[in-house]
Amino acid sequence: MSKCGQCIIKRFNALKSLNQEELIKFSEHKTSLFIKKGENLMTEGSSINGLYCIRDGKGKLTKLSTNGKEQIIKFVKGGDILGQRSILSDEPVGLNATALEDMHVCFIPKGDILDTIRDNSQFSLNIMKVISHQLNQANTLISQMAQKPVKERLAETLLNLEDIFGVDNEGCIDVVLTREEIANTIGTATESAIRLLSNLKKDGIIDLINKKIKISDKNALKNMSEGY
Amino acid sequence: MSKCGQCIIKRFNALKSLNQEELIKFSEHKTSLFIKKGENLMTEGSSINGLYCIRDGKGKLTKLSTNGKEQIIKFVKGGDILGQRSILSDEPVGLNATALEDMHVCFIPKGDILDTIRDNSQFSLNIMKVISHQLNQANTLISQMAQKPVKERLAETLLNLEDIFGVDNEGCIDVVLTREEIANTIGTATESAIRLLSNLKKDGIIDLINKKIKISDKNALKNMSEGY
DNA sequence: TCAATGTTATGACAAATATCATTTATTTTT
DNA sequence: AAAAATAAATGATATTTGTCATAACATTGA
Repeated sequence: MSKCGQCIIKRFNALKSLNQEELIKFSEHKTSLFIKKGENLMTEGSSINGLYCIRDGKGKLTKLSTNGKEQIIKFVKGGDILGQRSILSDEPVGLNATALEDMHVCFIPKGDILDTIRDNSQFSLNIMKVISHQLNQANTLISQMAQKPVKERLAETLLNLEDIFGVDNEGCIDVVLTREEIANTIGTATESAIRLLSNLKKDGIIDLINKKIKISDKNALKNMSEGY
Repeated sequence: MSKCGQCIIKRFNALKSLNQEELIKFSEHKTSLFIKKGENLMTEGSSINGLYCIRDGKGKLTKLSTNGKEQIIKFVKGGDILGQRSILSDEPVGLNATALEDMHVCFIPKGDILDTIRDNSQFSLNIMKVISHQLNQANTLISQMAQKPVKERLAETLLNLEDIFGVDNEGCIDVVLTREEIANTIGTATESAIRLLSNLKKDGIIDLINKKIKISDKNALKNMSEGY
């Protein structure tokens, strides 16, 4: 099994402040997981006894609302860590994490994480930074969901997706989502999402290539996301 | 000026893990503020160099959306702390904090907070717990805003308000909000909020006494908030 | 006390969005 | 390759929600 000390991923997230000794401990205790597309890494309401660190692959974090609809709260990819919120607040997991494509993930036991938080204040601060940033993003999203009409939320979401996943060599947003998943991200009916995407294509603002979306007029989308 | 060591508030929030020495340091460096109803304690986009601890009074945390509408993200009251997210992530303040009634607030400089996070791992964990819990709440709110119709969000909000602020001796939710503020909480037009409240009153589910709201049929509201 | 201002309320209508039905396209399985 | 299953697209229509106009009521301050 590979060593955490050599893992490229650890340079990009909260784990970057770990010292040699801590990395060795993590390496020895960690387990590697392979999650197939569509499978769940975490399940809402369950408890978790460690931290997941995504090596590669893409995923969605969702919540089931009381009316049975899935809401996508956040997208994740290589370098992201999962489970820290639940570990720290000692609450059950709040979100489902589902693979959008095959994923490689490492699992580090809770004990090691909590020990390190106690001993390494820089690591502790980095974890806080991650959560604080996520809280800020979440607050922004609340406001957008509550105040913006569906069209603006779609525009916003497309821009977000390009930011998060980048583009492939054809210039398409590098993630494959169903229309239903897009609808569940912006909080609307699948048919509405389909219609709005069709309109965007008709207006030459986006292009639909295979199962992917290419943003051809980013400015127009930006304006649209702000209601102009 | 009063001492942090004697402050009743500190027993109820993350500050409870402070030791004697830390409390004295906080006491010596803290300043006390009086915020009049309607005034701002923090402003979105500004930077902040300390932590606010609410001694008493009630407030709202809001965000201005790009279309110029105010979204209420969260309500706060005595015992709550403000500013930790911004301090920790080193990002500007994300929300406006406005007094709903006169408030007494203490301000503790950032340096003291960061020192204590470094030295007192229990304090550090408590702060993380607070933020983690808030993140979980925020995620829930995203899902509700995106998936639930206005009527359900109103029901949910009324129940929340009673949870947060309790009831006065007449059984009314112990906070005074304008219809506009209620609308800005659930993300709808003021007129819509007014209409829905009128309907709830007509159906005997709530009572409107002076400027306050009394929940007379909590079960009906619970069902309504879940779409039944 | 009475303007002046702001808040709450209500109706009429318009716009946004959801739902249902159906068709077409795409993917998966046999 | 055909059949079956799933996903995407589109039209028709119902429902929800927002907007605008106006009125009633309440609060504030001169």
